[in-house]
Amino acid sequence: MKSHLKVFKALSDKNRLRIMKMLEAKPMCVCEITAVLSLAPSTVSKHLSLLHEAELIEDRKEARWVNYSLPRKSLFPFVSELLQLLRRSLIDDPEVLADMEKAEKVNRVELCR
Amino acid sequence: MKSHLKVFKALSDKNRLRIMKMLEAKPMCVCEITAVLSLAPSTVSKHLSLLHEAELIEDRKEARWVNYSLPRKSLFPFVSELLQLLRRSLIDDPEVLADMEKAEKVNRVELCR
DNA sequence: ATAATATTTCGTCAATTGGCGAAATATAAT
DNA sequence: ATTATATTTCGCCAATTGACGAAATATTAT
Repeated sequence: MKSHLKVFKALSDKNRLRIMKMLEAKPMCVCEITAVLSLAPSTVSKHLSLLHEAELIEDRKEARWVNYSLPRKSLFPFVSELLQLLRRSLIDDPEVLADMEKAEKVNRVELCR
Repeated sequence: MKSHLKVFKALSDKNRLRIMKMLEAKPMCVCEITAVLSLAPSTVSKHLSLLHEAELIEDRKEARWVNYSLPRKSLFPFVSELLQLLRRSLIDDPEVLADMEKAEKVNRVELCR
């Protein structure tokens, strides 16, 4: 029950939902997500940690960045099925589409200069 | 996006999640749900209206009660798939099981005396 | 018609949440 | 080693949320 609630709570914020859809385009670091959402890095970091606690995303330290991504295979069937449903959802949402385009264009190396 | 958020928000509260699982046992009126959750009627009513706005439950006025129930067929695929997933979830959760037992025993006519 | 009862609405309050910036931490580049 | 950069943690504030009781509403029973 507690873990299910964590998942629903994690998904019940607009910016976190946007992050989830964005990560379908590609794995992203905090600064890239920050650029797309126009939020403070600390805010984005907090959102990511909430999603991570809910097992909805994975993090992987690479070079000087932390790459966040959708988990390849979730341990919990509930999460994994929800992720599948999410992937099939919001595919025509204009805001989500815009985010995904931005996500594809955004480049961490250019961002940090 | 907005409607998806409504759904996740609706499901991200413990008592509302308990209500959703409870309604799998049978359609219930406000006073029955109130009895199971031990909350004020006004609180339960508000929870139900949130779930209803998210299209997660239906209401049907019958005699002097309002019966709340899971929708037989949801209009929105997203909601309907989420309902299916929810039905398959939490089937071993002790709190949910206890609620469902209470739900089956509770009787609106006995409650109001 | 009147009284009883089921539910909803409203106002209030405490707790939680989402946002930020500043400071701390960790890692990579020079 | 020192500097630069990416991320996290912390403390703060405003907005939202979940709870309640009182009052309003609607319906049924007498």
